[in-house]
Amino acid sequence: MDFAALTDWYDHNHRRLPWRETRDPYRIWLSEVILQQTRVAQGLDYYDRFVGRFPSVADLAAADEDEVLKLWQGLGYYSRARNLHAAARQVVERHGGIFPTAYADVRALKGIGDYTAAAVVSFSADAPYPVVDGNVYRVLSRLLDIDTPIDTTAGKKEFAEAAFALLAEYLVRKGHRGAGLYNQAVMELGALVCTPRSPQCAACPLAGGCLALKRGTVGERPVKRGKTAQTPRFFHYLHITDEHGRTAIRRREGNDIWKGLYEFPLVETPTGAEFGTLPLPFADFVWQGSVRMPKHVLSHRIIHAVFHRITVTDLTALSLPDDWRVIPSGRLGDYAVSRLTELYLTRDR
DNA sequence: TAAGCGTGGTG
DNA sequence: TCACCAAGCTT
Repeated sequence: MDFAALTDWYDHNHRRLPWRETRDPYRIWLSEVILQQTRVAQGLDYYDRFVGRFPSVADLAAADEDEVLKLWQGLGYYSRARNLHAAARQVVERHGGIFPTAYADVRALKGIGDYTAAAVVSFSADAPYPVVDGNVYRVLSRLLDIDTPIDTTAGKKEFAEAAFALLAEYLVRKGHRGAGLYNQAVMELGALVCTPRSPQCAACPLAGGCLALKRGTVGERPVKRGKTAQTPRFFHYLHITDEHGRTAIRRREGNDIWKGLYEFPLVETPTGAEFGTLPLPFADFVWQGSVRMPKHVLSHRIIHAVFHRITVTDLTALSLPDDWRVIPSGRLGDYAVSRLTELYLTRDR
């Protein structure tokens, strides 16, 4: 690999992003978690809000999980927010509130895998660990023309070894400094030049040594095995209100989508169903109508959701399931909700 | 270990 | 419209 061309390209072309203006491992970690499976443009505002609300890892650890989820609302993959909060508490307990920069310590924190650990320690402390993310898979699969599927155990091993070998070679030539810069450069090249579609090979500093470009296989790299099908789910939400301006919500628990978020009481059916067939925990109510939402598409699910509007006299007088919370309707905005529920609450009427 | 986990952008 | 994707991790 032409390392000099790569780092020279990076110096002149990289984006100035807020998490690149610091070597604070806490902020770098925060940005890396936000950016997992997420575009920079989508994560930027969230990063600013998190840094503003939680200037230090101790501030984050001291917060309630619900507040962290509320700040994360709309970003998706909510386990990231729960793990972020849990990891902050681990940092306080294990490291006295000082975010670690030793790879093993970082890797041991909740929600941090091989990629994020390498990113944090190399960007913050220039530690010699190669990052292997989607960008790197793409760059290396083309540079070395590797056709092993990246979403297999064998593929992950092969790419990790290739990444390690390249970083080692770079470090030997550079006097064992600059791992962070090298990692940033490879990733940025993947993000701006070696893109999934229409890669800009003419502008690529590594084009001269790119095996896939020479062989004409750029469009076939990287190889991925397969995608899992999107299966449908049918959600019936009970939007219950009473004469005192109250409504009922509950927190999603268990290993399912939107864990930790709040929503109206839900009845899930195996297929589509009519309101009259749904079981309700009380009998004295008036059905005001139903709102069918557009198909809500997740990565592995398509949710068919209907919000049923129901009125009762006094929610607090009813015998309701233990996990229901009766709250003033005006306080709904205090709770983290899915985009689906947010869309319902903010829809045009 | 393959499947599950969100949302929004793009060609 | 639709497939594919965007700085992955957990179980």
